[in-house]
Amino acid sequence: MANYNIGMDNVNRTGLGELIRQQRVAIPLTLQELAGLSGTSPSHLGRVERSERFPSARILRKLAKPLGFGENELFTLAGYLSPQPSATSEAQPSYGGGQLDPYVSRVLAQEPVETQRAVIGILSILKSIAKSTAQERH
Amino acid sequence: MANYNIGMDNVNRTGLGELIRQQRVAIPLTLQELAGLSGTSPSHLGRVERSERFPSARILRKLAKPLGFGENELFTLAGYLSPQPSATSEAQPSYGGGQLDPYVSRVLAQEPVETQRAVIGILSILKSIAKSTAQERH
DNA sequence: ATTGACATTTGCCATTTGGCTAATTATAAT
DNA sequence: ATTATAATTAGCCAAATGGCAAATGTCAAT
Repeated sequence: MANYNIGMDNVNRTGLGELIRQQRVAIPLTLQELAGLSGTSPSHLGRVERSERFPSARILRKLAKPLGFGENELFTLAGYLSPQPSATSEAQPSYGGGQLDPYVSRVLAQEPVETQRAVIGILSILKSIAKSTAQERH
Repeated sequence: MANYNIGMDNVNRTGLGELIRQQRVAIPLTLQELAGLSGTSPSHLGRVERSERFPSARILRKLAKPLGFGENELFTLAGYLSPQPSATSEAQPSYGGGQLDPYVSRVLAQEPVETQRAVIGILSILKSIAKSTAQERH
C-alpha cells in the first residue's frame, strides 16, 4: 500500500537518441571515436542513439563536450533539467526560436566569412525551392 | 583490449548524502515525508543520505524542490554539472579559429536546429567533394 | 567475386539503482 | 518499565545501465 512512484516522469526522452546521432554524424565522428573521446563504449552509445537505452547523467555529461553541447544543454534535452534556468523571459520550450546551435556556430566560425555567407545563400535558395514546390502541390 | 572507462570519474560525490540529510532535518522533514513529497521511497532516500547509494539525476531532480534547492544546484553538488554553468552556449569564442559573421549568425539562428545542422552537413559534403576534386586534378 | 579494414549491432554479463516489505531503533505516553 | 507509534535501516528483488566480445553490415580496392 505504499507505491511512491506510479507512472511516468514527465521526462522528455523523445528523440534524444536521434539528436545525438545527428550531432555525431554531422561532426563527423564514428561511434568508436565518440566513445573514445567521451570515455564510454561504442556499443552503449549505439543503443543510446537508437533509443534502446536511455543515457544516465554521467554519460550525458561525458558526451557534451565532444559533441559541442553546452554542459546543461544535453541535460535539458534529456529532461533532467527544466528548460533554461538562467533565462529570464526568452525560454522557448522547443529550443528552436532564436538560438544558434553551439556546434553549428563553432564549425561555421572556422570557415572564412565568404563561405559562411555562401552557406546561408544556399540555404535561402533551398528554402525558396521548398516553398514553390509546396505551392505546386496545390 | 578495449577498456573505455577505467577508474573513477572525477565526480564529487563526497558528502552529498550528508548535505541532503542536513537540509531535510533542517526543514524539518522525515524520510517518509520527503519520500512522499518527492515521489520516491524512504528506504532509498535513507541509503542515499548515508551514502550507501548514489542518487540518479532523476531522483536528484525530484528532491530539489522539496528540499528548497535550485534545479541545477543539486546537480552541481552531485558533480553532474561543473560549478557555475550560467553561460548558455554561444558567444564564447574560447575555442576555434575564426569569428562567426553576425549576419550569418542572426539568419541561421532563426532556423530550427535541424535546419542549422543540415546546413553544416551540406557544407561538409561540399567541402569533401571539393577536396577530392582537387586531388583528382592533382 | 574476394579480401580487408572499419563501423555498427547483438548477446551476454556485472554493477547500480530504487522500490517494497520486514526488522530494528528511537520517541513518547501512560 | 511498557507499550504504542513513528522513523530509520536492512533484506530482498526487479529493472535499468553500461561494458566487453563476437557477429554482422558496409564499402573501397583489388
